[in-house]
Amino acid sequence: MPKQTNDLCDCRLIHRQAVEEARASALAPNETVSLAQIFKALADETRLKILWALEKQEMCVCDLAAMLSLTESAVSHQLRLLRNLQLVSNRRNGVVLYYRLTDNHV
Amino acid sequence: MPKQTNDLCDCRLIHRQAVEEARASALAPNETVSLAQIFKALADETRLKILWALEKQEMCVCDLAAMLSLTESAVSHQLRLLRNLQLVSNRRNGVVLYYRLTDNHV
DNA sequence: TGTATATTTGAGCATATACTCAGATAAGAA
DNA sequence: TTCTTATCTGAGTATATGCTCAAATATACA
Repeated sequence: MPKQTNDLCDCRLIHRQAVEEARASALAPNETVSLAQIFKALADETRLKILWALEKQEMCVCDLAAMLSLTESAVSHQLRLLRNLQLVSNRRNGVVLYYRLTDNHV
Repeated sequence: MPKQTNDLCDCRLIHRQAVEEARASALAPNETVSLAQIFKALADETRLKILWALEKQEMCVCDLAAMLSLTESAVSHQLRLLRNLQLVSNRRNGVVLYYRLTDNHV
């Protein structure tokens, strides 16, 4: 296999056309970022358990904490992350906040 | 709302039944782990780009490195992770290893 | 054999992340 | 208002992770 270099990069390159094709059909940068962001949200056991539970019924923070055997602070931090990604929403009833899935899911 | 404690945990509990229902329908621990593991594999931009490219055609390590403007070492580390999860497989042709998706995907 | 090339591997490092802790808000009741 | 409860927030910390670098393998070929 001959060693090649070209304008694509300064490293080794064996199949130039394959690289060009792959680059041409690659995801747009912002698409890659937002896809990875969604998967990151699902890539944690605590958040998976929260989402799984909320798919069945809405729950408040302290119930989620009880269910998961975690502090309410820990749960609140994770809920904020999920809220920022608009994966969950909440409604307030007095001092209690009830969380639920926003909608469209896997 | 009355403060309650019970055998479920030592923390606050508002809706005991909701917690029990959520626990009853929770994912099994090993299911949670393996689900999170899959999402972790997809939760990185480099790995997403690799998988996206391999969905179109098989590619060797140095071509992937060229496509991503990364070192071959960095790509190899990521490919090992994907290989361990059996998301990708490879075939050897001389010194060159061609990687491809194993199969069944999103 | 010995040399060259493609890839892998382990160690080290810098950043990201999931939790704890202490204190701050927000809403209702006294 | 003051007190209580449910939740949030920021700082700190320990672990996880993605990359680089240097060296080790693996295969082909002279």
